[in-house]
Amino acid sequence: MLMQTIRTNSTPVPGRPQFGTFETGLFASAAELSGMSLSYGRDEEIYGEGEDAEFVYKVASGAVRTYKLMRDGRRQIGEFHLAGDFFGFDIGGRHHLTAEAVIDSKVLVFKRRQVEAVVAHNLDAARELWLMTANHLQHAEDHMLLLGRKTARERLAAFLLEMDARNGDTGLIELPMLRRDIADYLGLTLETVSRSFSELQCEGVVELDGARHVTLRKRAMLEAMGA
Amino acid sequence: MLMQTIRTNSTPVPGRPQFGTFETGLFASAAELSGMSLSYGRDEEIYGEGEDAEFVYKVASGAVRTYKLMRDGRRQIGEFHLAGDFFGFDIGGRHHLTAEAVIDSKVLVFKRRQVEAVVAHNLDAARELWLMTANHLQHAEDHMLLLGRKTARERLAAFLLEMDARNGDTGLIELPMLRRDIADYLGLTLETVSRSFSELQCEGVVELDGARHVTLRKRAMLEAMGA
DNA sequence: CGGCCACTTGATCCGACTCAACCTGCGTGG
DNA sequence: CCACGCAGGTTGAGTCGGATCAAGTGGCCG
Repeated sequence: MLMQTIRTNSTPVPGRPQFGTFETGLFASAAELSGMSLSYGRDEEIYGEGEDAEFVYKVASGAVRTYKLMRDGRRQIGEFHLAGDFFGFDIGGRHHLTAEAVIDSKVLVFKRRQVEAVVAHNLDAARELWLMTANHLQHAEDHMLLLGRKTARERLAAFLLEMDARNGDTGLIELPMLRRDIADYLGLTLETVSRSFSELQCEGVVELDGARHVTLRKRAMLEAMGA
Repeated sequence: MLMQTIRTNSTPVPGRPQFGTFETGLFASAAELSGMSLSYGRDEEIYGEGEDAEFVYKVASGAVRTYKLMRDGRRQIGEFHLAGDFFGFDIGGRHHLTAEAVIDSKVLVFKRRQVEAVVAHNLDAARELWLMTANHLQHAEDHMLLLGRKTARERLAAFLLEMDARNGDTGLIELPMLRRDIADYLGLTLETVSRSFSELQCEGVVELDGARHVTLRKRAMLEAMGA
């Protein structure tokens, strides 16, 4: 299940497996945990909704989207996972979303059973795990407000601020994902995302240098829209 | 805007505080935890977004909504909490949503510090807490798909199935909340909710007996829409 | 240089929102 | 016990934001 979609444009199992750990802070008390590093090509599936959750993951480099799909193809991306983020901690031993690499990515893979074993006897690790899940929940709560109640411009503004915040609030954003991904994250169509980008640029709120590189020019205006 | 609706027809602090516990299953290993029972009248606030999270709660009877509010009044209800549900476990010591009684409700209140103390030395309790949060996250993931990608009819269908599932899949639903609450939960307007109810009724999918009592007539049809 | 994929832009459409009128059931007081 | 008031709900007419359908454009890679 993990490897079924291995594509020829990637190296799912690198020649020399590298090892990583749950490092500083997260599961620091569980240094015995180590994971193999795997590579996934763009759009390659890491795991699918409904599959056995044998592993949990940490993004080493690149970007991962987790989403739900409807039978007719409608897709809702729940979260983007960037370098340093964990994902795949679903309950009940089954994944409830599908995970795919947005761009070529390296991911650390940990045996779920090992993680559970650690959490089952290590209070600090258990707390870390809870905090991680609680943070995802908080993100989801904010995102529900966005999806249920915000306009297209407000959604894009919030998205740009979120991406910027993840990059240290530099005002310089390099988007790893395509318009379609942004659209499926924000509950819009790609055309509407594109139009909203154009609008913000016309108003001098952001500056686009190609489709992927964004510079925030009027952060206050974005923040006024986002909330 | 938030407080304006506090009404005088309620008894926030009852004359004789009762005591309850985290009972069977949940925090079973932490029998020392006990909470005072409080009563809240309809639309009464239990806690506000941004407030110190001094307590955590369990619904004894009634129904509670937790929601986020925008400055201009747009509201997104994240979840309805019914009898037996816990709520208010926000991280960082602050509540990230507002909680209000949907109807007159009784709620068990627990000191957050006590809960944290238990969780900090009891692995079973820690696991329970994580599971609880992970379940909320799973609900939020489903709800993001609904809010981002589903039509009005599909949203209402999913809502009715969710409410029915909470009542043991009897097909008989007594809704505690008003159209406005349903709308703010589903990311719609109350008019659209009302219209969708009427449509489903015309098609014989549901039967309405007053606005609050719903009987599911064609569950398969609802399920086909909901997913 | 050619081709394609991603993106942008334009024209039209449609589902849900808005605004407004009208029901309906229930509690209350005369 | 009835009439009134009103909160909540339904229904209708018209509007609008974002979706859809359809060209075009741009940039990158081969």
